[in-house]
Amino acid sequence: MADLTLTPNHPTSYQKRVYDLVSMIPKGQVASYGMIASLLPGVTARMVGYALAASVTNSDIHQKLPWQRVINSKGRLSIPGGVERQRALLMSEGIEFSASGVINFRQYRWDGPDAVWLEKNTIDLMDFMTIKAGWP
DNA sequence: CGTTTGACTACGC
DNA sequence: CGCGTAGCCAAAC
Repeated sequence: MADLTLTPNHPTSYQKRVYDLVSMIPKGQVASYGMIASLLPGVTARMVGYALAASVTNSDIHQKLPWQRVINSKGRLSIPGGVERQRALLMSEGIEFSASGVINFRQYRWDGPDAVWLEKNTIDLMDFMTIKAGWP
């Protein structure tokens, strides 16, 4: 099997893990960079942002990835130069912004991946609840 | 190689 | 609220 990590424009293994999880966020819901990272051992919030930024150069992935559903922990958008587009996409999914431009996590926050994903990624329910306790 | 740079975040003031 | 800082770590220099 070819090592895709050696070729630019192909996702490294940690990037694939990020894409896999982000692709599970349903329409009309959002997750923070930190939320995604908290479910992926060895992955930090910065790396989630880095992976999503890198996905832009791969049209195949970027096209089917709901990248717009990942926002920062304050409920704000943080894509340099891409906030307008992201905001439009999220609004078209029914997500509302406060007058100051904040998305209410209590209303739109993703509740996390399903049991199948948790099982496959060896995260038991107890750990999952502990992780979620730290979510915004 | 060492340094800097981020689609980050928690915490202190 | 804003602002600085420390921790984070893959990429890019």
